[in-house]
Amino acid sequence: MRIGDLSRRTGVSPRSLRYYEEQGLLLSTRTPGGHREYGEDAVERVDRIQCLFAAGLGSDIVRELMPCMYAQERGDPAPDLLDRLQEERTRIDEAIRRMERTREALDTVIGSARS
Amino acid sequence: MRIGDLSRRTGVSPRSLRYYEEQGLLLSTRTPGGHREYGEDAVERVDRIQCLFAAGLGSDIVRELMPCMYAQERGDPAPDLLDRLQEERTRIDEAIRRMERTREALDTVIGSARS
DNA sequence: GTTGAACCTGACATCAATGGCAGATTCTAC
DNA sequence: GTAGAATCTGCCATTGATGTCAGGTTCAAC
Repeated sequence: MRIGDLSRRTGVSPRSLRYYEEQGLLLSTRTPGGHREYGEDAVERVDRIQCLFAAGLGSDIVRELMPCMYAQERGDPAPDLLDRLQEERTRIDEAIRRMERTREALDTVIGSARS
Repeated sequence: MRIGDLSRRTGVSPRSLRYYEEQGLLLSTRTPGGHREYGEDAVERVDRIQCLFAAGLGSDIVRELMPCMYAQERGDPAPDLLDRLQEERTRIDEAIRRMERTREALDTVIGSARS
């Protein structure tokens, strides 16, 4: 599948897909002419990348993390990566709680106006 | 209370507190010499602002929203603000779900390494 | 008053993902 | 082979909250 197809199927711009590759997050083979070619699994990978970005992780940690999320790639997380993942997990946890409280606050405002 | 005290009590830098004021999110009185003076309620306001920022809301909407979160200020949300709040609520909802899934994925990686 | 800490304004830098453009090349279908 | 769509690389811009620095003023305590 070419970059345009992957873009349509993931909702992620070609520009970003190239950026993911540049950052070492997403691989592609190339046609003889140099165009990127993706396998079916790329769709899921892109989705994962987006989720991790949305959770506030940066390219660096995503790059190390991705191989660990696919059994066949057998990336065992290095010990210091594990530490950082723990930190991120804690941060995400707190972010979720914060957003839940914020959502409640929004609901209060929205609800009080519906009267 | 002065800006340094507010900064220490909220964990938000003086730079950001001034930015909040510049954006119309946080009021202050001034001493005769021009130094900012805050009331006790500023602590909670700053915390709210931080939560809203953390949830992905921007200055513009926070500015309109803040008055609606304090009963005594009797800001009734304008109808079109209400629409945007609904959108934000939906977005936050999805963001939370996404982060929960991401958290699970992290747990899987972390857990599988603890073996 | 004097001194040192705290504060003021204003300007410029940063970060990270993404957008956009230009000019050149490749692919696909006829 | 040719036309038009898609893709390539490379570069610069954007966004929005925050960091940082400089030069000057105010505050609080002695």
